[in-house]
Amino acid sequence: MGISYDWTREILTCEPKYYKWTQWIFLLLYKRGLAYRKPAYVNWCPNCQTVLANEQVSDGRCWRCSSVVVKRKLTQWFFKITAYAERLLDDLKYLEGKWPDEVINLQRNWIGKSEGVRIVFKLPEFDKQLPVFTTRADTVFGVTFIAIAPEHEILEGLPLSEEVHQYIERSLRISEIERTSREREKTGVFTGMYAVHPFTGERIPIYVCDYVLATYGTGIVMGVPAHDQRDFEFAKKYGLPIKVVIKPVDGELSEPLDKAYEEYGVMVQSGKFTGLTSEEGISAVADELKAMGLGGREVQFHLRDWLVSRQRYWGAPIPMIHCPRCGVVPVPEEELPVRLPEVVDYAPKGKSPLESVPEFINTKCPRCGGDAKRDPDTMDTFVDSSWYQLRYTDPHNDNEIFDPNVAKRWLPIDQYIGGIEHATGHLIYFRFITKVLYDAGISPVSEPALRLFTQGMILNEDGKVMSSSKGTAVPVRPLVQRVGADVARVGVLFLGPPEKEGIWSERVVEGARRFLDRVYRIVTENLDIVTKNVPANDSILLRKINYTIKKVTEDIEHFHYNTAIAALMELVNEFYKSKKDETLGYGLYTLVKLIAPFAPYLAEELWHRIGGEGSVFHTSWPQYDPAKVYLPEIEIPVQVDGKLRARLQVPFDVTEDDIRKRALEHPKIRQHIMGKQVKRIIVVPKKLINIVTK
RNA sequence: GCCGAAGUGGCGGAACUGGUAGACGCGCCUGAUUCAAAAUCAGGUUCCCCGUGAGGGGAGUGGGGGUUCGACUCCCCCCUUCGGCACCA
Repeated sequence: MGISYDWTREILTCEPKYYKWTQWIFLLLYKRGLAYRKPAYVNWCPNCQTVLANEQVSDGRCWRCSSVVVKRKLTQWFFKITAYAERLLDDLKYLEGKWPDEVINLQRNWIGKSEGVRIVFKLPEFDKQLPVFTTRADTVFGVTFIAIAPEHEILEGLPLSEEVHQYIERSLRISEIERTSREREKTGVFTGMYAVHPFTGERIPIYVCDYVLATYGTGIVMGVPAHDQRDFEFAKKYGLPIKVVIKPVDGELSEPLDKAYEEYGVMVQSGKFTGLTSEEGISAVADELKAMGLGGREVQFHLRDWLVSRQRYWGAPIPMIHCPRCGVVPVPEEELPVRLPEVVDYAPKGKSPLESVPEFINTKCPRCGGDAKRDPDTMDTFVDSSWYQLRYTDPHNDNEIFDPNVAKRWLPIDQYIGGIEHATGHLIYFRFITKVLYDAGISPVSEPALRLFTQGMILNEDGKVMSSSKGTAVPVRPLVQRVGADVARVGVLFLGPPEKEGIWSERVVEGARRFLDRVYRIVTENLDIVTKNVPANDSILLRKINYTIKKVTEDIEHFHYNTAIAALMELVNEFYKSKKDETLGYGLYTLVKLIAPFAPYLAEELWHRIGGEGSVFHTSWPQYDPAKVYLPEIEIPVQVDGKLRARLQVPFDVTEDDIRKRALEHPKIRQHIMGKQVKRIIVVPKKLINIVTK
């Protein structure tokens, strides 16, 4: 397709000389308390036989193979991206207007900041506390039950009946899709225990409920059936009381409720808070809780920590050693890279392939020197690509991750291009790791890319995503062999705006081919007049040439390739109508340069045919005379009462009075305003004139 | 449910901060060239009505309102399609 890369800067993230530094970054995060290991219920793809990060599960399915993801309790490595949630959100302000709004929006939603209140319910018999997070602290007097997520670790320290154990087990077995399906009835089981309400001292029954997420907030929720639809449904099913504590500002609620009243209102039956509005109540309750030492204001994010362990062979080994005496010990920096062994059997078996390679897994503890084992997992490959922009600045440096002076010159990335599908995955990781490296004084910038452009996908003729494995792709090689790279390029670019998806059609090939043929013919048939000299005299054609230079230059800057090509087509159409003079000669010379980004092979060929030296890509881009861009005579539409009635040919610099006079004298206009009274005349310079009658 | 984007000829799509809607291309129609065809070249092509014709009139950017001399563009309501999130308390 004629794509130019600087191959001298090629990097391969799977080579030890690259992943050495990926491991180095892992150790850096570990040192900074941003890499940690914890047992958790994690996303497990049964087909890929590996765990997945939150961002890599969509609709409960694996991003790679679309299998339904299940939960597994495993001890895994996480990057504490949530510690950067606030900054990742805040710094989006530096990207506004430079990144697509859509991407900024997606990130904002994904990070999902939510301001609320932490409320602690005590469990005195067991000397435990049940903290909950709520955005509606004003409804705290309406709590009639407490709901704990089935996988919550606090349950492990509580005496649970057989029934509760069975319920928990059942909840964990069903898939995420099933469990979070809206249609499914909420279920739960009473634990037989009660918590103490912080304000009323009432005994509140504790349930384990599968509609509570363990990974959000505290994993425990206060149930307020009157003011939360989910709690309402649950209370109905289990016969729990529904206690109204908020009423509309200007009215009453008719009880019994048939659904939860979720709007803001005024607090009722709420002790000393009664009479406050919801807004007032939320902050009053928060203040009071803080004073009591039972909670206070809190911020929660939807963003979860980034699970980076993978049970795959491909990826950088996690540079950690498990020692029976010293625990988890980082591999000393000077021992990096921890190399992947040559493994015969890559097939996923539910545990890391590295685990069954004794010469890899068995090692010595760097601290005590005794027998120890390496971490068998590899890192998510998204870790590799979250810092590659830094390595590209200095790709062959064997002594350090990169030369900071060199990186300073290159970064941030002026223009980053990628698909929208990376909005909440790579593009968040990428920003996160860059910030961590910035904080550590390593990256010269805290935002990796100043401008982002997200290109749309080209769909096949059925409007489907192209997939070579499914055989629904239009293979590039045969296409290029048949029509040539230039035609293929112009065809795709002319399809439509590149940020939107486009449907591939054989038809676009026809237009592109015809256009490039016309370019070739007009240039080669007029080789004798081609000149690089700007003609001394002015002409309409010269202005058209200048206009096209301006248009194409600006369009390229804004990724409007389709309209840039359209402008070139117009120019070529003009050339075919022109007489063969030095202006055309200059136009053809200019055309060869303007067409080069779109049809590089043709441009290079024509450049030599017109006697150019070296490569057209080493010449300067055409310049235009701003004084000779617009036509000396322009057409001005004349409207009567907003309806187009005539067109006037006037000089470009016509005065307002003159144009007014000419319009009123025009026979067709006189016909239309005959018998009417002219109320106003609106003249928009160089645009139009509108005569308003009574 | 929440957040976001988009609806323009037969088709892909143009239209800058409100100012000639349909650039450019595909397709189609007519003509030239040709023994014929392909290719190429020239012209036409939003829809409806009147006119043999030059031409004239009307409607029109998903639907309905509004602001304005003037709306594809701005505001309100609705419909449809697509994308993201989705029991986030």
